[in-house]
Amino acid sequence: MFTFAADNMTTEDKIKKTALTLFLEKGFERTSIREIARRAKINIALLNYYFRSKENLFNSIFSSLLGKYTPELNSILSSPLPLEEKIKLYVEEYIDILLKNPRLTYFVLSVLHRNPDKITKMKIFQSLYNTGNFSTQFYDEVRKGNIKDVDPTQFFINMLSLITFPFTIKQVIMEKNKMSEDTFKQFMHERKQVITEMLILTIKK
Amino acid sequence: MFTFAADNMTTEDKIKKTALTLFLEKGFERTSIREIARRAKINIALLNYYFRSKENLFNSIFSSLLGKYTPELNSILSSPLPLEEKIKLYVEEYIDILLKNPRLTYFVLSVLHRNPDKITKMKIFQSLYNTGNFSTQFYDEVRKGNIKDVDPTQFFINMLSLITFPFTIKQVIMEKNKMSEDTFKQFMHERKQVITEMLILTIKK
DNA sequence: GTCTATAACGGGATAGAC
DNA sequence: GTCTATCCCGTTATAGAC
Repeated sequence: MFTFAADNMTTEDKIKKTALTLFLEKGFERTSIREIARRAKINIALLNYYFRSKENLFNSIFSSLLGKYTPELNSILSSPLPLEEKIKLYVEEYIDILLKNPRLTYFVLSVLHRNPDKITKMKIFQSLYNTGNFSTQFYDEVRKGNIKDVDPTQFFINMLSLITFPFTIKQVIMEKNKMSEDTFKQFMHERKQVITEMLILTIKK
Repeated sequence: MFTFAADNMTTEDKIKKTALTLFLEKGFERTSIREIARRAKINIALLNYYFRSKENLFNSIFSSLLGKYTPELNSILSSPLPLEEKIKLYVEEYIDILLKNPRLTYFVLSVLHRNPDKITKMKIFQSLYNTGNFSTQFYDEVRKGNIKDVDPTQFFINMLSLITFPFTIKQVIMEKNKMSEDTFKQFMHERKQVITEMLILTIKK
């Protein structure tokens, strides 16, 4: 039985690291705290000493995970760059993040569907779908006549869909197109340009 | 406690109908056969008499559900229609299906992630991502010089992403844009045209 | 086919010693 | 902080009567 955590980590970090791997791999329900404890080489009592409950442990992990990536993405969206530049950077950065964490999208979706009510309460979701400055800029460009009159909401959802969805069906894509892990990565790298061009095409006059 | 099934249905159908509603709403793991039995007004033993196990019940439901919708979609893709017409019809039909079953996309994704290995074995998945004839036609049009030289795989994934992904984050979209159920439906109807135009734009010379 | 009762197990959480 | 032992619960599944 191999473990995910090095021995020189603090107990708390060992638990979090092990739990994250298992949650990503098997989802919340199918991951038992017994297995987390076993793999982290501690016992259940200790896990509950640090996190009080499985749910708590999960929330703690979930927040740190998203907190790690959303700031970069949001800083792109709220930067003073021109629209096209922004789109290009956002697509590239987002895909790079997901290439490093292919299960992240489904992970977030599963949280969304497990806690359909808590969405508003969880601040972290706000940052995942943050169009504030972007929409304003979009409207400005439309008003100035620089781009086509496209609904920013539709546009933003197009962008999100094109970037993230392929990762949720990664297995199917690989299977159907006989791709290896490396081929899939290559495919997603090529996709950066495909998506960017596509998005810009829809707004260019 | 209300139930999902009418009294004049056969016991087997009552179970399937009730189970489907619960699986869609709460997912496989969080749905207990106790609750299915309670809502279907039968007892657990009877459920296991008909389906032998929860897993079995699920598979049975899953196959019937997908079998209900995939034929229409595939018949569009393999029809002798011109490419643009095909795309338009596919987008419209798919969105209409998902408007009637908003949870369907996530449902399929959850199966995908719960049984990452079984994908190939389950024939039903084949039909969900079936590009056979479509890809051929696509290549033909490229060869004839009628459309741009675009990778059919990228194109098909674009199409799938744009159609299905919004339904997996329906709650977030509604929340963020202060939409009601009806507004969301309206939004998705408008989306048919948005997506179709977008896709055609990317291949038109 | 349908029921009651119960087996057999695994889950999360906690008490209390060290 | 860390452990062992245990509680209590819900889960799926089955045996056996009707």
